[in-house]
Order: sequence, then structure tokens, then C-alpha cells
Amino acid sequence: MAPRTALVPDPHGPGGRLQPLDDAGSPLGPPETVPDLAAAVAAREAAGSDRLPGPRWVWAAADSAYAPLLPRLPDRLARCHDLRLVEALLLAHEGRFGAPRSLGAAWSRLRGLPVPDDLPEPGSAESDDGQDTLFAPDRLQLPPGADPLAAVVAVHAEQQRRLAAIPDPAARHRLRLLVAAESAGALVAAEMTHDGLPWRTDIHDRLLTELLGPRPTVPGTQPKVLAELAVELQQALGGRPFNPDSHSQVLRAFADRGIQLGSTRSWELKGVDHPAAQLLVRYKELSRIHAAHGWAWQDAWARGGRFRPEYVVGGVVSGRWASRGGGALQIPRILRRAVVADPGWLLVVADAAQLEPRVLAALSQDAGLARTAAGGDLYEALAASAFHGDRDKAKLGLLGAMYGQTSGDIGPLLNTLRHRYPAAMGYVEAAARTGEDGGVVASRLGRVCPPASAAFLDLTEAPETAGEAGGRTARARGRFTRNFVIQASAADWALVLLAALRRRLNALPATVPADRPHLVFFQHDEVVVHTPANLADEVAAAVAEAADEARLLVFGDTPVRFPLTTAVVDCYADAK
DNA sequence: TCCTCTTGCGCC
DNA sequence: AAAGGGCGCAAGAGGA
Repeated sequence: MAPRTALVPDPHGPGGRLQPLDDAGSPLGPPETVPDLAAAVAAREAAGSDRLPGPRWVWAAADSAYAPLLPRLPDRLARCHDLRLVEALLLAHEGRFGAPRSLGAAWSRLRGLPVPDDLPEPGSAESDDGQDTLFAPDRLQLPPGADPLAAVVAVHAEQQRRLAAIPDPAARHRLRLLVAAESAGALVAAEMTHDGLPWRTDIHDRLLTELLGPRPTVPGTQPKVLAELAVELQQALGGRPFNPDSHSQVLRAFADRGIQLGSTRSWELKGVDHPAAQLLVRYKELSRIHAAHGWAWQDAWARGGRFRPEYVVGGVVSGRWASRGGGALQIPRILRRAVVADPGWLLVVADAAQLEPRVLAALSQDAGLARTAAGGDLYEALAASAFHGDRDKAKLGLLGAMYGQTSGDIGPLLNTLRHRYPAAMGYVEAAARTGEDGGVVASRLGRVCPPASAAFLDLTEAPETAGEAGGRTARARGRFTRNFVIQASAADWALVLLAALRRRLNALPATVPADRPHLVFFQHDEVVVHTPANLADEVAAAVAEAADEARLLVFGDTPVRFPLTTAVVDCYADAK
């Protein structure tokens, strides 16, 4: 069994091409053309199942290679190497952040040819969005006539060479772990889109009706409750008609009654002593649900009892995932009522408790902070040791330190933290200084942040005249790098947890693969597994084991613990 | 009419 | 005086 196998689907049919590789990426045999790629892949995957894993599948990108294969595979694949994701990690690590990362771009760099830009993502502003661009082979950006399989093999070998060339063994080991975890993320993302999050449209519908009134029969008309609120609002402000969705009209309507608002933000309105302000807050809450997750959303995204967003692995520079379509990572809490396990199934919902401060403790090896993060409620322990038991102060101070907050009454809290936890505070402050000086920082596993020029340097402004604005920009950059080291290292941990959990779930017994527990949601520090009811306890145990495995792999020998809050429920809304 | 920018708010 | 990091999405404003 070859340790790796390059895989290229035939864009126009069920077939494809394969080539066995060793771990360095050298071919172990000739390319092979197969008429049924799914069958050929499944056979090779199964051949390894007795103790030995199947090959690590090497492909250009999961959305073009794995997603189309998934419906035709009898079972999930164990491991992959996703060239596009790994290229992005390596480019950033090598100080070439933002260079095109498609297979064609990587191959062209290798051959010294002009490098094509990456195509805009489907659904983004720049793409003219033909329906089937997603799986089209030209997204690989290979020059005409280039052999895709040869390109996959060559780019993979080059990536393996670049990884092996990292001089520091520990850094090399960590980046290889990140490469494996990021690739596993690509598998999870494709599978979660394929499986979908269980979504009861009947419950969703009932919630919407309770909040907004019945679904309008004429599309585009406002639901009853919103229309009524708009009228009440108008009357409360003197009766002249205005559009509550228009910021400028709202500001004018309030101004006409002698109320000067700085903005129409809810938190500001909540402090305004006038009935119209409270009506507007309510209007905005309901109007948002209607616009963002109402009936139109349901029609577009939640058909057939499943919500199937597209996840974008590594879509955030910190390594957090992003999503495309349906606001997958912003489902309002109230609508989680509609996420219900199938009959005979349950949801195992687990989220990491106070992940980011724990990550800071582990990163900085601050002995005192590590003691507060050795168990239970971190903020409680922090409060007991440094804030006279005031948990709110402890939390506010620590969050402020991680985000770079300077406002409010936070100064004394930061001073206390600086005095009691010098290593932890020194760690974030060093990251902030690096950013202010225009440098880059990296996560624990080696995900490197973008350089200052990308988002923070205003080129229209000469440095010598920048003055005030330049200082503001530098401080903003400092807050970004200060937070990056923590957010990105937390994302490292979560990604490794995800990979470890997926491996454990796939090892659970199931008479048919469709009856196996599977991930249905992942949101930064939280996972949801849909499982046959009889396996729920094993799934809960698997999540705990995966979290501890992630701790060990990412942070090694640390006293810091990363406890999970785990709930086994019918309905997502009951988890917290 | 189309497009980009801004605002505001949902989630972590 | 300025004032907490990261996103996606929808609507309005306003220019082309």
C-alpha cells in the first residue's frame, strides 16, 4: 500500500486518474486511469483498513476533488493532503502571504512560468457566478495543455520539500501537524455540507410566525408584526412617515422630536428615554431575523430538512473557518430551536470553555495563569487569586488584555494583571509591539498573519506625514497581532480537535456508514455531532478524548486544561 | 439600472 | 482623546 496517492477527477465523467506516491511525493508507479474513480478510491481505502490506514489522498482542492466524489463513496476517506490549503500555509510561512495558491499558480511558480491569479471565489462580488464554476476544472488555473495529475504530483513533492526544509525541528513538526489538521478540516467541511445540519422547517416556520406573524402571502411584503411596529413607531415620532430601515430617516425623525442620536445602534437606543427608541429596538431585532433568517432564507438554504452551507476552511486569516451563504456561523440563538436530531438520533453539543484565555496561559507558560486554567471556571479562579473574588472584573480585564482594549475603567484591571501574570501579559504585549512595528506574528502551529501592507498600511499616506493617523493605524495593527496569536492558536487547537474527533467518530461501530455519528456543525470553539441515540455516550467520550489529544499535540506538556461543556440533547437550543 | 460603500447586527 | 479582535449578510445611500 502506497502511503500517498495523487487523485485527479475527470471533469466530464465518473472516471479519473491516480498515481501512488511515497511520503516525499516521489511516484511509486505509473499513473493509472480508472473508469470509476469513486470505486477505485473506495477499493484502495478499504485495502488499508486492517490496522493500516488507507493512503493519504493528495488532491488540488477538496471542493473540486472530494465534494463531487462524496455522494458516490461508500464511506468517508481517512486522510488527505489538500494542495491549495497547504500552499496558503506555506506561502504565509515563507513570507509570501497572499500569493495565488491554486494548483496552476503553484505549478507555474515551480516551472518559472507566469503565475495566474486565483479566480474569485464563487458567490463573491467579483465572480460573475455561472452556476457550475465551482467544480469546473479551470478553477485549478492550469495553463492549457498542462497535465493535471503531473501538476498535482509535482506541486505535492515541492510542498513536502518545503516542509522538510524548515530548519527548526520543532517548528517543522508543528507546521506538519497544521498541514494535516487543515487538510482534515477540508474533509470535514465537505462532509458537513454534504450531510447538512438537521433543520426542522416546521419549527422554524412556527417560530417566525410567533415573532413576525404569518408568512406574507405576497412575497416582498412586510410581515404583520413588522408593519404594525413601523406604524406605532411613526406615531410615536409625530406621525410623519419614514422608513425605519433607513438610518438617515430614523436620525431625522428623532431629531424632529428634539432627540439627537449619534447613531441608530441598539445599545445607544436602549439608553434613550423615549417610547420610540424601545419600539425601534424591537423593530430592528425582528426585522433582522426576518431579513437574515426568515422565510426567504428557509427557501434558499433549508430545504429537505437540512441546512447545507458551504464552509470555507482557513477563510479567516487566523485559521478560523468562514462560510459562504446562509450565514452559517451566525445562526441566531433563538432559531437553534429548529435544529433537532432525527428520530432515534441525538445531538452531542460540545464547546470549549473559556478557550482563548486558556490558550494564552498555555502559549505564555505563565505559571500563575496556568494555575487558574488547570480546571473548572478560569475566571472564577482568576477572580479568587487577583480580583478579590470579583469574577466580572477578572473576565473584563483578561478579555481587554487579549483584545487590546484601552477604554472604560480597564486600566487598573490591566495593571493588576500585569503585576500578577507578567509572562502572560508580556506575551500579548510583545505581540502587539511586533505588530505596531510592522512585523508579523504566528500561531502556535505556525500559521503566519498577513503583513502590515495588506490591510493596515494606507499607501496614499506618506509615512512622514502620517502622524496621528499613522499612530492610529499602528495601534490598530498592534491590536490585530495581539489578538492574532491567541485567536489563531485557539483555531489551531480547534482544528486538531476536529481532526481527532473525526477519526474517532469514523472508528465507531456502525452496521452501515450512514448510521455512523457524524459532525454536522463547527463554529470556532464548538462542535455538534449528530448520532444514533445509543452511541451518544461514546460520542461524548470521543469529544473529550479529542480535546485532550489536541491539548497534547498543540501545546505539549502544559498544566493548562481545555475542558468542554458537553450536552446530549434532542434540540440544539437545549444545549446551553 | 448597476455597482460600491457604509451601517448595523448576528455569531465566536 | 480615543475608545476590543475576527467574520457574513442585508439594506440604504449615493455615484456612475
